[in-house]
Amino acid sequence: MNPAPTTLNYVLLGLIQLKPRTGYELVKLFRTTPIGRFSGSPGAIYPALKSLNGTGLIRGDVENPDSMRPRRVYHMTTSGLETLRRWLAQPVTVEEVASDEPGVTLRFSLMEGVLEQEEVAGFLKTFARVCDEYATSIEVHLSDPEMSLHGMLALQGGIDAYRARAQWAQQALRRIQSKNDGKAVASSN
Amino acid sequence: MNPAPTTLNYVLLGLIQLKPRTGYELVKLFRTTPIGRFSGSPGAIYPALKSLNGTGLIRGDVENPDSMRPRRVYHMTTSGLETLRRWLAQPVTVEEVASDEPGVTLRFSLMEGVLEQEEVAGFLKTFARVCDEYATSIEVHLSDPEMSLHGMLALQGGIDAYRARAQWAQQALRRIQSKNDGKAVASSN
DNA sequence: AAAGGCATGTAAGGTGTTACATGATTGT
DNA sequence: ACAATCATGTAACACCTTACATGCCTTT
Repeated sequence: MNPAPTTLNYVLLGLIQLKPRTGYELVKLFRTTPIGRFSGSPGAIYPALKSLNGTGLIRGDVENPDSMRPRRVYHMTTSGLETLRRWLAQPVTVEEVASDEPGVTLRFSLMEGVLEQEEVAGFLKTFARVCDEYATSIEVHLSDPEMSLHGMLALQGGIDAYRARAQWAQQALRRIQSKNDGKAVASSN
Repeated sequence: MNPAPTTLNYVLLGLIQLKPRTGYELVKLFRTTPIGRFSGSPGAIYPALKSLNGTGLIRGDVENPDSMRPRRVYHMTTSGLETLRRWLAQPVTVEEVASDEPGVTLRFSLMEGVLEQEEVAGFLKTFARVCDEYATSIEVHLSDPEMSLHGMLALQGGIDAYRARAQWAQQALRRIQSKNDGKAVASSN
């Protein structure tokens, strides 16, 4: 019933939610845009689409059925949207931030239009807090006598990066809120 | 003759180069220190050590051969050091920075005491340049009309992160050079 | 007419993860 | 005595990557 909860499956779900797409469009997207940082080769994408289609999370409609070359356009389904929502709405954990760093950004990128503004705000707040927490938790290793100079420098870079990510999250939060305020004002006129 | 050129194999080589270690010590290291961000589970480490030992890149000496519990301490070998050197001395490429980001930091962390200062300096300079180049190359996507607000924010965060990494590399370069200057002065006295 | 992009897939292979299994040693 | 940690491994599984295969359509 459920496909493997891999990042790739969720990303495909998120991209198809934005608009219906074909496998090739997705392959090209991974190859030509920054989302390609999160992997995605033809050999992985096509089987994944098949599996998502088989479990009903997306629906592939064949365009030009009479043509020699079937162009399968995948649409989002209700259960697919639900599955995507569940993934996106998962609370950010320290473990996720510590190990699967790119996944968090990915979730943020794909939650627009799927989660409520409040959920997005909560996500960013938690993300910022967890990044700071994690940065603090690894800071103790700076005083580890075993640590080499290079180790120190690399660690300091890592800590700074986590702090920067927390800052980013807070700035993103402000941007999103100011956008929504603008909308609210506009619609109240 | 050669084991698989996986990141894990090189990290193990690098850690064993710092000092001889047992499998369990390595497992613990991955579990308790920030280097664990680069993965490393017992199920992967022990087979990897076996393979590195089999190909002669490390040598495992059994401590207390009479004991019931053999404690295998792995030492670096000449060919292992050569292999490690080759990996560390590889020039930083855009591809590496773009996709395998953690690997670059890893290489920096492990090159202390293995590469010459000039090689390290070259590494950091190239790293800084490549980070800036890559940041610039993805900047063009900011004007992509397809891009959503969340996509924009995530992308901007990514660009800033790469710029920050370039800054870090330049600062690390200064730190290392000042340390070496100090040494040179001290030794010339 | 040839080249390159469009479009979809399959097959083999390798690598890491999870989970399990075993027993020794040390501390309380 | 009991628990936790030390210490080393194996087996199943799942996922991705690379490479290959096929053929249409459009542009030069």
